[in-house]
Amino acid sequence: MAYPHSEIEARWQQYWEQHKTFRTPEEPDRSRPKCYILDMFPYPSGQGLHVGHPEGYTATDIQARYRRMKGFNVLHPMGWDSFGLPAEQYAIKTGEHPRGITYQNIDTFRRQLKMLGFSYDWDREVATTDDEYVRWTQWIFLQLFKKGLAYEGEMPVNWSPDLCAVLANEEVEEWRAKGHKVERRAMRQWVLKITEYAERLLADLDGLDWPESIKEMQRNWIGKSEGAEVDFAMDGETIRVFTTRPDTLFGATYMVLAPEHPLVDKVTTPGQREAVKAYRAAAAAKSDLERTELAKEKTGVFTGAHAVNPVNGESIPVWIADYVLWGYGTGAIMAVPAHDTRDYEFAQKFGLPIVQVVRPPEGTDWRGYVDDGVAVNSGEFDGLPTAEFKKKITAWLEEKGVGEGKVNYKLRDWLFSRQRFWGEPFPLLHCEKCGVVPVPEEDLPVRLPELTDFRPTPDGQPPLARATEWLKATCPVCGGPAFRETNTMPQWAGSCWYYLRYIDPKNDRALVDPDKEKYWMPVDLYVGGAEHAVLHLLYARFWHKVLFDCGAVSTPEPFRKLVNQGMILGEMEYHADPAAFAAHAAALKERGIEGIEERKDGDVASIILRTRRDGHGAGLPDDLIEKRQGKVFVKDMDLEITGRAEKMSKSRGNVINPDDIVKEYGADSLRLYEMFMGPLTQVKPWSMKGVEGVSRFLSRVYRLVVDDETGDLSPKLSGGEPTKDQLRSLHAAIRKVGGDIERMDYNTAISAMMIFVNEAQAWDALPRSLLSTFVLILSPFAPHLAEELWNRLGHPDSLSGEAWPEVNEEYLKEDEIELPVQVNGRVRGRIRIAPDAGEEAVFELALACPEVIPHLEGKSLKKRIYIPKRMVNLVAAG
RNA sequence: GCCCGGGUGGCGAAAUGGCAGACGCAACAGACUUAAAAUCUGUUUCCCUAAAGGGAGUGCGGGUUCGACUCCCGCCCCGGGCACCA
Repeated sequence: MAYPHSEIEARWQQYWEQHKTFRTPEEPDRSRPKCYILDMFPYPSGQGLHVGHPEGYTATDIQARYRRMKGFNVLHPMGWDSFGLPAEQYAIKTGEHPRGITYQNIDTFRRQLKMLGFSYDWDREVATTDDEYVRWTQWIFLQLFKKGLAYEGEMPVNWSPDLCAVLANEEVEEWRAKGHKVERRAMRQWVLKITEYAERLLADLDGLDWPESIKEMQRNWIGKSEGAEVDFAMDGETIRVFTTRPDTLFGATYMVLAPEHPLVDKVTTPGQREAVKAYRAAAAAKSDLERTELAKEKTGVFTGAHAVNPVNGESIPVWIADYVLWGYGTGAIMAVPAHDTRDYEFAQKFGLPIVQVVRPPEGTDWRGYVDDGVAVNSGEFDGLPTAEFKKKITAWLEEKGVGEGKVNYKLRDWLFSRQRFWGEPFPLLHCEKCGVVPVPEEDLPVRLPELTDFRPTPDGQPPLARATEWLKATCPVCGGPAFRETNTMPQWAGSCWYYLRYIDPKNDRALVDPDKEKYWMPVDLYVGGAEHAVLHLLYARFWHKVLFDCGAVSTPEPFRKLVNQGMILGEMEYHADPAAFAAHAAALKERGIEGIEERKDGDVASIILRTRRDGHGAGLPDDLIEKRQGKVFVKDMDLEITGRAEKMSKSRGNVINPDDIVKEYGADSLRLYEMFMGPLTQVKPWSMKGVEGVSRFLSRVYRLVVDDETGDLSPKLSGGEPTKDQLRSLHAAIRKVGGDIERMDYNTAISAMMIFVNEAQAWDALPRSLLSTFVLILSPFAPHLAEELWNRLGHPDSLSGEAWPEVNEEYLKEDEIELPVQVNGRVRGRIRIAPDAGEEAVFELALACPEVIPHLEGKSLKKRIYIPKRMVNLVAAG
């Protein structure tokens, strides 16, 4: 029978709240080591918590509770990334201020998180929408502004007419996928110069304990490439190009300008004017996405102009083509079709000459060869390997004054303004006389106005333009009339620095007290989804470095160790081939199995098999599945099926609600199940049966202490001393669980506890001290049950102040161990021996082993291997 | 196309180069029960065999090693990211 989890969990949650058990003192004992354990804070959506949230949050909670028991001062806070588009859309629809729904949603999230028993210090809770928080977000922006890292410009932006909002390049896909329209439009925008930090953002990745894949994604995003800029002369004009392969200059047979390149107008010859004009118009109409989507087929137009290759004086044609991007490098390239895939395709299509200048290794075609080799057809440079040639030619270019070495980054400046209401207002004023003037720091925060209509104005101005009174201000410089900035900041702003505010959330003189900052930073463990691999983590690192340069923080990087939890998928679904399904329709119906067609890319990919039990649809239960010859079939049928799990989604109907799980099995079961499913970082399917499994385990733990029938203490409990076997089991568990927590291998830690409980069930007498210690190692995982049992075992206070149990190696020593004996790598027999027995003694016993002897018969012993405490291998031949 | 992950029983998974499949789920059998649920005990990678026992086996093909899920080389498949960045 299940233990009374609801009652137990309510009791201890109330206890923790009343006693502020997990409060981190303002002035912690500085002689202890610190540990800052952080979750990526959630956007409090109206949907409430989903099962993905508790995964990461439980992982950090275990870590926080464990570190406290190990004597660390732990900072483990939670808050809300509460600006966001859904609340704004709700406001537009209802005319209500988004504040209301936002704080309502926060209350729901807070209630749900408290229900899961996380050991957050709730006194440090922050929300990015709080006025006091906005104040410091704006303050940081002012520092950026004063450092010249924020500038204003007419920028082509991604405008979504149905969202009435500007999206960052990175966000376009997400919203398109949700069915919104996105088009390009030029608008006045605020931009942050993240490019100025590109090199540091790249270099400092090396020292971080992050998943290699995430670091690699950031490196690719920053996209550093080293090469040279080269000037090509063209009667009166100069076209500058960027290339990473200056060693292929002799192979440049034409040039390409981006359609937007300003020189296009100047150089186009009258005969080509019409064609060029038409091509540019067509290119302008395409979005970035369309340009790349249609990338398979190269397009372009000859301008009629020619330029001179500086290395050999040859005259080469100048084309325009949209495969050259105006936003990268100089917006112009020299084309070396022999050694660049794109140029090669283009040259083939338009019949342009292809000249080899790199000799590839033997047996490789030089056409389209893009890797390093040896120079040919390159005049005096012939015979040079690529790397050396690059250095020489760069020096040559610099000497002649026609080029120079150059580093380029793919990273673009960060488009920082949105035409929305529900975001931080920019602390900026527009003064007719003085231009853009920052709001004085003592006047922060600039609060949002009260409106009832949150739509953009009919002439396309942001919603803040509707606040006619709010707009009016006085210029702090000249005292003349000024107008407030009507753009707001993107959602990223608040999440760029929240980890700093937790350290000192109530400070009204600084965003964080420098002394406290120095103590707690950097974040020791940061856990969240991989979807923030690039954007949030890059933006936060950028702001942190700016703050570091301002002297506001003491570390160059904010997050020392990063872990991404893997996504939790829906329950496993079984699929069958549609034709086979149809052929077995009758027999399936008999078994209560029905099929749902699944379409992928317009084709029928498969049929999902479902049963209809208890009135609602469910997956195929395991008792209807059977394996034959390594394949999976529906039981007693000739229908082959395959299992697959998919993302949880409303449309698929496979969403699991944490509230339901807590109600039925309890928070401890949910926590424990999510940690037991598999490695934290891995993608894994949900299984309701798995939840029941861990729930049964917790019930068994409960029954070790409490008699199920009476509710009294179990009669097996004793005040006596534990036996040797009991101590060995316990200490093996302590060692395994502690080590696994350090490595965040929670699934195997839980399995170690299960092994202990399986053994403990067989014991007739259970010393209280033994179970008390076990409860301590269980407590980071299932804190409510642990507190309850700790209390029932006779400890009046919460276990949260207890130390993590020490492993006593003495108890783990075995008198005798079993050793497998292999002959030629196959286990043939087993011997029992003292663990510290000498090699000779081991071999003697092994050779005498009755199961081993027949396998050695008639053979000569070539080699004997003994791996202490592991195994014996006897190598025989003949 | 490029860059990361990953591929082990019916399912989730475990294994410093040293007994592959711990632990859990499901399934099967048994105990308890009037019965069911719950609980407890046992079996459960596949193939051959009545059994004792034997053989095969960690996506595929090679290699290194006394010994490979683990290391090396070459492929295949799945998931994610990037994608005309010169």
